[in-house]
Amino acid sequence: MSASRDPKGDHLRLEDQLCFALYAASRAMTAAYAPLLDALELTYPQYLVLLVLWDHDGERVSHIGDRLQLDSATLTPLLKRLEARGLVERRRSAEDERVVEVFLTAEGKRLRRRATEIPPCILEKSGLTLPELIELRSTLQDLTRRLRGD
Amino acid sequence: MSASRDPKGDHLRLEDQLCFALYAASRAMTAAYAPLLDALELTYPQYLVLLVLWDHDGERVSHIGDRLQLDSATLTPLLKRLEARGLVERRRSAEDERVVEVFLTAEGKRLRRRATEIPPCILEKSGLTLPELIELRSTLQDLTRRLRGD
DNA sequence: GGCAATTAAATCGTATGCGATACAGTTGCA
DNA sequence: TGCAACTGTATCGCATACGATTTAATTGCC
Repeated sequence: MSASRDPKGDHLRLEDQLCFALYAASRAMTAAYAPLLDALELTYPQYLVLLVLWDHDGERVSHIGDRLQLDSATLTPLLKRLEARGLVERRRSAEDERVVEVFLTAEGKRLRRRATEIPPCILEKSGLTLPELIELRSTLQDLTRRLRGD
Repeated sequence: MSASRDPKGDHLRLEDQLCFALYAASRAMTAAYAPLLDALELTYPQYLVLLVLWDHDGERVSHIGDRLQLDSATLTPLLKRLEARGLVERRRSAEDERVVEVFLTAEGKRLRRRATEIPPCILEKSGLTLPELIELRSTLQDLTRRLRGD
């Protein structure tokens, strides 16, 4: 933020922006996952949905949306693609016909084992130590909470 | 990363993922910018392109792409929208007909003044002190470099 | 000089994101 | 009990992202 590199002093330099650092890091991270996820024929958001379901199967669309902060406009087509791939099944709830519950198929469950290779690969690519990763993650989680308005 | 919350010990919990913390923070940041950028009728990537041009006018498409790490498939339509809005002008270079140089219009230049309101607003929304912001930004820039392969 | 290799944008296809709206199903309350 | 308000998904429209291909222009090298 030195004035020498920000002559107008109004902080509009690209390199000064936290937003851009975040945006660039997020896309670089997605790019780092790409070759690993290609092997599983998954996109990055599809992998996130599977992380939710591997943690607890049979969640409703709205719950997946709460976890990932994505709404149905994004999730419905994504889930349909996962269903077309035979990894999940979408079923209308019997108690409440408005609700769609998402279940892993046998193949969706099997995929979890292959995914366990991914986190160590990424840790290595990131060049972070585990404590550094944990601190950065925590800082980002705090920031996210505050940006959303506590 | 406590084992008690990761029973299988394979680090596939959503909350453990640095990637998700980054992805969520990046989207929360974009959402925080949205109301400010709406007033300027800009999208977030359009704003990033203008940051590049406000820093140095008349850059070629490939140079904007280097700065933002975006390729022509993303930039060409985005720049055409900015041109349709009357904020930039795209001109084929005289020396090299393959090159397209992007220039701010008078209105594109004028918009800069209104944009100076944005960084302080975001700093406040983020709840970070300036030193905290600088450190986080630096950590993210390092991470991005390493993920891209040094 | 002439052509193969390279380069810069543009284009195409697919997959997100997200605001706005639609719509079926459920609930709460007069 | 009837229906207005609310909920949970789905749909639509628009703007990114990005891998792959195309096209036009330039360069390097025999």
